[in-house]
Amino acid sequence: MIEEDKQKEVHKELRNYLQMQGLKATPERFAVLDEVYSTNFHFEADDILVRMRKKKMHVSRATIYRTLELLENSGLIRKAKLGETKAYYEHTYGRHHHEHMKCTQCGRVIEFESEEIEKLQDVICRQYNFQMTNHILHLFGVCEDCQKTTDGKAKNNYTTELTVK
Amino acid sequence: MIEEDKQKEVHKELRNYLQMQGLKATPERFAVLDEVYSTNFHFEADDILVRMRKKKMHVSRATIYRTLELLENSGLIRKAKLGETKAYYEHTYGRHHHEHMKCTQCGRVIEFESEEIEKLQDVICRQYNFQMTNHILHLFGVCEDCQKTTDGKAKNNYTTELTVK
DNA sequence: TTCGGTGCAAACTCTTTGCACGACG
DNA sequence: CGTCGTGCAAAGAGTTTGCACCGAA
Repeated sequence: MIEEDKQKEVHKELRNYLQMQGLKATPERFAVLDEVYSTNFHFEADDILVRMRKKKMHVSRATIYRTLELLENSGLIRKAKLGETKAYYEHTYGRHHHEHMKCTQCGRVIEFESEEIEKLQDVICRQYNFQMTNHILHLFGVCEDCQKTTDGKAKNNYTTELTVK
Repeated sequence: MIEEDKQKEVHKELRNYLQMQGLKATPERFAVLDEVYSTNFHFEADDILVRMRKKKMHVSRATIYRTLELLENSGLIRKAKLGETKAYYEHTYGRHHHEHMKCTQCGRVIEFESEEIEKLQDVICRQYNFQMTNHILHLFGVCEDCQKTTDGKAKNNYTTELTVK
């Protein structure tokens, strides 16, 4: 469950953004926002739908897609494709930018940060006079656990959601 | 047009791979390979289809998708999504690994290399005992040209194919 | 001769859109 | 009350798949 003060902060940010853009503050938008911020995991559009359905909250799939786009524009979430067709998201409030390491065997996603890499990116952008707004770094390979097993596949199949800090 | 000696080399690589895997060497597979290696640009599955149709070569869309997957497994091409839904590919033979900088205004893609970043990635992988097989680094932002124009959009609309070294 | 490969069309998955109705400002 | 947002269902885009036929080994 999302902590109350964080929820308030995030609501305020969205409210400001909507006002600034002349958009309406609808219950659906805040409901999606709350759901997005209820975990620290990566999620996809459909996860939000499923989680909301479980709580008997009715927001259509279309609205979820539209709201996720809005939240991305507002900077409250970030899109991060992990090589698949689907889009993955993660929220940004109170989190550093981080990179992803994905195990191609078990699907596990490990997050890591690297100031040094970020600095080097800035240097490169200056060289090309490129105004960077976002970046994605994904490393693909085989995780520690999967290397240990005989068939090269860890027992725990993480699919997509586990995030290790 | 693809240089003859390079073409021979690449054919040999594919032939070896097919033999090793017990797969068949079909004309379709080599035709797709040649098309893939006929430019140094990023391309998507449909580009290959269109280019082959222009040359009156008949390979079905299904076979192109299946062959691209095969070529990826063989290591002759690399998949590199640039934030969109579609998959982009680029061939690898005789090219260093490089990263991408994508302009969100005009779609231009700039390639760059950074040994320092690659070294840092290796360090991180060692820390996590992660066996990296591939990586993708994409920087998103506004390119030099687009920053100059009043509407923030360069005249030349590159869509997806131009690659600058 | 025998599987694996191909072409075709249909199916699938994820995402976007048109339209009529509803509700925020 | 006007307009923007929503829900629904249908359309789109990209990719995958089932099946019958074909051809490399």
